[in-house]
Amino acid sequence: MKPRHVHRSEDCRAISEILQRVGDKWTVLVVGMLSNGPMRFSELRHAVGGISQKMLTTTLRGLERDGFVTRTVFPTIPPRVDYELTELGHQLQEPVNALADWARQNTLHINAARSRYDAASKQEG
Amino acid sequence: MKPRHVHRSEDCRAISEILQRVGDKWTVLVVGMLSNGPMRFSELRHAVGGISQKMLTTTLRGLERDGFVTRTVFPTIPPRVDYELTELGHQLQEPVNALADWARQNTLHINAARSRYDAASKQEG
DNA sequence: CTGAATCCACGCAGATACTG
DNA sequence: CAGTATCTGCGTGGATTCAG
Repeated sequence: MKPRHVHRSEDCRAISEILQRVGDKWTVLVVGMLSNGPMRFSELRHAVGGISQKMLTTTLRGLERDGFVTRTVFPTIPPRVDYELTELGHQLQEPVNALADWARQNTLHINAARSRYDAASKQEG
Repeated sequence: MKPRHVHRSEDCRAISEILQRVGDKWTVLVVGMLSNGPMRFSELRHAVGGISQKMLTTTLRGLERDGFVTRTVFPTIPPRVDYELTELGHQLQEPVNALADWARQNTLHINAARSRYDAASKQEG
């Protein structure tokens, strides 16, 4: 088995950084929802499901700060705010989807490995 | 701009799960180091750099549990333990590297967006 | 409707000391 | 050398309340 890649320390740090960025609890879910087009706050909240208003706000602010989404305020009463993926946000989805495909294909393997490990641990423990 | 993908809720949950799995502080760094071949504990600790012995142990246990690495104990004195990526562990690197490439190519964009956002925020107060 | 502000529980992660 | 055990600080995320 030959190595697929050469890895340098700095590169791995960069990987770790971006993975931690998108690896929080809600980011990819929100981005996934927005990938089909702009949505307003409450609509997004309902679509994601299970997310608190605070975390949705926090997540959206972070995405906006990094240039992944745009925030558009309509000064009506009641107020309305639309969120939309930027081009950068859309591009992010490509590698994320690759990881998603891999995850789907290997969920069974991983779960099996976990069961084996846990069973072995219990036996020893 | 047409949608690149169709996203369903269940899929996004799976993505979120795997991203959180590899999105912790040390996992990708350890996996990156191991991608060039098996390494022993202390060697790995030094190669990663900055990781505590506790976190390295924890990270390796998690990777072993999920079937990404194997742990081999040599009952010598002093003891020696080798860690090696499994085939599953190697396969994981492919989509992770895709994300890494994307990260490298877009770090400047992201940092620029952040600077803009922070400057605008400060201005508003 | 879309937030901001506050309080709080929990788990991650580091530091330190000890063991086989 | 390769861990385990314990204590502790801190960030994340949830619930609740208040505001424009």
